[in-house]
Amino acid sequence: MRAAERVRQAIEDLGFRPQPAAQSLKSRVTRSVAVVVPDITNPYFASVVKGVDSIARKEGYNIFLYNSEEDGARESGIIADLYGRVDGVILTPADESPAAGARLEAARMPTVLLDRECGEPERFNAVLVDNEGGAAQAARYLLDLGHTDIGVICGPLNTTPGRTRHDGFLAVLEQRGVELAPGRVQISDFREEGGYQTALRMLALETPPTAIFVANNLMCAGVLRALHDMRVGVPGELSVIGFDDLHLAELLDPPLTVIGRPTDEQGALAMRLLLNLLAGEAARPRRIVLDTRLVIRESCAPAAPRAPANPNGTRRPRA
Amino acid sequence: MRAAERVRQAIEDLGFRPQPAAQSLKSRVTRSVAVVVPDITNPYFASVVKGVDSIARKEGYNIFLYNSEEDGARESGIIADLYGRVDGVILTPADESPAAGARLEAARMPTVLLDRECGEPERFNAVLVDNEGGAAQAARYLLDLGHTDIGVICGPLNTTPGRTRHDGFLAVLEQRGVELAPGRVQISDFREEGGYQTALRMLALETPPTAIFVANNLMCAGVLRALHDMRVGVPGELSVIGFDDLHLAELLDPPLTVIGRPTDEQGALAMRLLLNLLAGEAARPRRIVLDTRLVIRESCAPAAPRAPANPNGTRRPRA
DNA sequence: TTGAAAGCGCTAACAT
DNA sequence: ATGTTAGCGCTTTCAA
Repeated sequence: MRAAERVRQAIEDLGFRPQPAAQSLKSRVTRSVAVVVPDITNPYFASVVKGVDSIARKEGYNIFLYNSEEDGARESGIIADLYGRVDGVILTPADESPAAGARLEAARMPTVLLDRECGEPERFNAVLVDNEGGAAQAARYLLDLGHTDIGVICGPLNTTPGRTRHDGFLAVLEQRGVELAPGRVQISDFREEGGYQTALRMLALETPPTAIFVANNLMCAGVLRALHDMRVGVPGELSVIGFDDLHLAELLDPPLTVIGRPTDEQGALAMRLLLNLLAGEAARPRRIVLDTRLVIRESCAPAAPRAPANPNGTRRPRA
Repeated sequence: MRAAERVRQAIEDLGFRPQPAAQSLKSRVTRSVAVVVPDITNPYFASVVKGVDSIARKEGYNIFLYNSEEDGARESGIIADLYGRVDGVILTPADESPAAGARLEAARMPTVLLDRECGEPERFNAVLVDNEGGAAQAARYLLDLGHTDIGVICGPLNTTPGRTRHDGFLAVLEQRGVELAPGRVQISDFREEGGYQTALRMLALETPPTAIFVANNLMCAGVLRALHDMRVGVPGELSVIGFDDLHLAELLDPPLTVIGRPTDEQGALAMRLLLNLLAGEAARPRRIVLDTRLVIRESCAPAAPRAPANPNGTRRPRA
């Protein structure tokens, strides 16, 4: 075994570095994975990416990062570009369209869906959270506080979290026999500006709701900004609960009550799952679903008893 | 030129996709760049990365993302791994040590430094902000408010922003003849927990300062959390000014006054600069320095006139 | 205009 | 234990 030593020495002396391109060409393996998220600027995804990175690094994998900007077309382009460049992909699809699923299957590479599904759910590995359960927690919390006139600001219904949070929330209302007046359920776009505009619209209703559930963090930031701009007191005039923790949520005015969930753990889990796939575990797709938790802070107050009829339609101060 | 058409057709029909590894092996070009940041979870870096991505994508470049975790050793490993994998690198060095610079030069690939410098500044392309100027703005603002007993929570002095913000701030104090009592200047680590602990330590001083300048966003979040936990009123008891905007700064309690600066523009600029290098512009290294701006919100109040001596050393309520 | 072939740097299989 | 060689899939040069 003296040869091995001599080789090591020569590598050292000559500063030899193997060339990844040549290695890949020969071995058909890149030791790289792609992570495709809608927006790295969303703290949730930043955290997820960090979780992915922590595992990837440990295993010697490199990460290609892509922003789809919540745009299916852009996402298609990205997936197409991935061919031959990575061993696998962790993807948060921009929408649930079967097209997205088809494109992925066409790319024929190990894939783990993260936070959202697409195509036929049973065909993909995925790491998700219990959105329905989380939204239901929020609904029950608001109901238990006495609110019956609740606004719901949803994400796009053609995304998994958009649809399931919507469904989970409304299911509880229905189950408890609470019916929402028109204009109470608004579909927005998971973006801050969307939340802002939607909140404005909701405030302009003849009698605004007494509480709002906002289905993600960015929209919730927009809602908060709108309420701030319109000088609506939270939770005095309006209770607010968000989905996804915001980094400084506890320092906000008031500290924000939210449905929280694991973030970097989700990323780490996704990477581990992908690693298994790469190791050739051809088992049938796994769906891992993580639990949410209700983080009670101070943005929700008990509903003041409401007059059964409000003759002149003006708001009355509450709580 | 009928051949060209026939080829296109065949590509289409056979679903032919060139193999990046083979292309790279032959052409010695990867159409990939690395972005190495201390922490993608820091909203500042997330935004920077998004800026890089916006340009990269447009030019058909792919981005490898790496987290150095503010750790020079880890950063070394990353840089070493980059060999042959990317055409260039955009890097925020973990520290300013010449070692980091040497490693980069050894890697011998087009490099753009972002936000921080290392090695001999004149040898690298860099996109920076005017940290000294920004810190000076903060100092002047606090001084003009009447504060003379000011706490300074700095980042590591072996990083560019850590050192220059420290220097810029103290230079103004000196220039105005303000001398700081012992314990007023604390070195921390740019992390939230570090800010938290440092703030606690500062509050424990016999007579805490009347205002604090915090040299980055994460530490500032920690400071705010500490003040919140200790029930210290801002700006009633203590004025706070941060460096780097926080996403929800205006919704905080109170809205936070900060030194702001461009973020995604900084990333976009860095990528454009790198693109120039890759295009073979062998011009001598360029340093681009962007301006900061003072964003006045509500976390700083005028200093109450202070009794020249404070016999029993207890705090008096202010403003 | 079209076709043939060399070679990028590595790995793995084979022969010595 | 050591040395030789074919070939991964592409680009580019040179020949026809």
